[in-house]
Amino acid sequence: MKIERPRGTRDFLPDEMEKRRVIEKKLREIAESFGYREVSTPTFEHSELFKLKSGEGIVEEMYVFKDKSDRELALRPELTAPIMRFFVNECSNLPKPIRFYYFENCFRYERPQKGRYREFWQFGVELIGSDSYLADAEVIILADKMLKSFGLDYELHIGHVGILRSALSFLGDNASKVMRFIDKRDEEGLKNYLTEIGVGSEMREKIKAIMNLKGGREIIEEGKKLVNYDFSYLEKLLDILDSAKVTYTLNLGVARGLDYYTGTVFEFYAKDLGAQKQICGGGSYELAQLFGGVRTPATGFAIGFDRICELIDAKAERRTTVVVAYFKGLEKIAFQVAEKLRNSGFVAVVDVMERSLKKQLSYANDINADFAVIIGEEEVKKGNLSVKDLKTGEQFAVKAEEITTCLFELLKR
RNA sequence: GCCCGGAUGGGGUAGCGGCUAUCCUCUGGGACUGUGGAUCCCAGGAGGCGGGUUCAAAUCCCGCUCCGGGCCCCA
Repeated sequence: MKIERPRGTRDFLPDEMEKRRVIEKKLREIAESFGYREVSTPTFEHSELFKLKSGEGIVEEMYVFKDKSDRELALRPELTAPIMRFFVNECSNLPKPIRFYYFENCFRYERPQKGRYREFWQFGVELIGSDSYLADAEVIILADKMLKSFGLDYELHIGHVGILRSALSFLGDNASKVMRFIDKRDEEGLKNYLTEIGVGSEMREKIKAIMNLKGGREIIEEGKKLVNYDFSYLEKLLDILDSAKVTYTLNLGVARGLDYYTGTVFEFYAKDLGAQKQICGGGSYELAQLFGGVRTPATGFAIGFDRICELIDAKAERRTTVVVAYFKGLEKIAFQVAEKLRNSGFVAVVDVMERSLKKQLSYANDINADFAVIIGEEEVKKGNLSVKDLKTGEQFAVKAEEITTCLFELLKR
C-alpha cells in the first residue's frame, strides 16, 4: 500500500533544500546584523492561545487535537502569539527593547493553492518594549532590506489603524466589522453595511475616501482634512524611512483586520504570485496583556518564506567533491583516504555498492564530482594514489601523504 | 466550504471500449573483474481508490482521495 503525502504538504529534494537554506541564511544574517537573536517555541500550543489572539473562528483554520489527557492543543498557525506568550512567561524582565527573530514551520487547515500550503514556513521578527515610531521604522527598514537583498520586485504599503479607528470611533462596536470591509477593499459591502447601520451618505463618502487614500506623503494633508487625528507619529516615521531610502506607498486602506494592532501596519506585495501575493506583513501591536502579562508595546513582521522562495533564484555554493574509487580488497584504505579528504574540507564519496571501478567512475560522473582518487594494487605497492581530474580527464600518481595538497594545487588552476 | 481543469512505471508521455499497455528517460546488471561521459544487450518498474455500465473498461458513468488554478478566508 502506497502512502501519499498529506494534502498541502511538500517534499523537498536536495537542490531545493539547498536553495531554501541559502535564502534562510541570508535572512538570518540580516536579522542578526540588526541585533536580533533567534528564539524557538513549541510546534503545538494550547489552542486557547490562538483563540485569545484571533477569536473562536480560527479553530476552523487550525489543526486542533486532543492529547491523551484531554488537553485541547493546536499546531501553531503563526508565531506572534507563541512568542508573546513566551515573552510573558519567561522574558518579561529582560532589558528592553527585546529583539527576537524566528524561522519556523506553521500549519493552517485551508484549501491549498499557489503560494499557500498547509505546512509553510515563516521568518519573522518581534521588537518588544518600544512604542516609539523608531521601533516601527527599524522593523520596516529591516523587512525592506531583506526583500531588497534578493532583488525582489515588490511594493510596500503602509497604513495606520490608529487613524482609521479614530475616524470610525463614532461607530462604536460596529467599527471592527467596518475595518474588515476596508481591509478587503470591498466598497460595495462597505456601503451596504454602513447604510444598514444607519450611517448617512456624507459620512459614507468620507469613510470611502479614507479607505482609498493612497499615494505619497502628500496624502497626509488630505488625511488631516478627513480625520481629526495627530498625524505627527506617522510623519516622523516617514521622515526616517525617507532618509533610509525606503520606497513605500501610504495606504490608509491597509487595515489588517484584527483588534490587537495599535498603530502602524504594513504589507509587502510581490508581483507575479497569483492570488497570494502578500509576501510580508506586520505592524505594531499589544498582545502581552491578553496573555496575562503587563501591557507591552511591540512591533514585528513575518515573511512568507515559501512565497519568496518561489520568486528567488538562488543556488548553493558547490563544494569540491572527490570520489574515492578503489578495487576490491582495498576498502579499508579507501575509507581512510576519504576520511583524510573530508577532514581537509572536501566532500569525499566512497562506493558502498561493491561495484567495479568502471561503475564507480560512472557514478562519479553522475554526481558531477570534480576529482576521482583511484586506489589500486599498483598504487598501494608504491605508496601512491592516482588522481584524476574529471573535468579534463588528466590523471597522474601522487604520494599518498600529499593527496590533499595536490588537490588544493589542482583547484588553484 | 464553493467553482474550473487534471491524475498511466521514480520523472516525462502514447493509447481514449477489444493483442502481452507505447515510447523516452531512469534504476540495477552485463558486453568490458585497472578507468567516467558514447554504444549495444538483459532485467526492473505503471492506468489514484471504490462502485457501476458492458461479452470486454486505462478508456464511458458516479462517488471519494490527491494535484494545479481561482473564490471564501488569511491570525
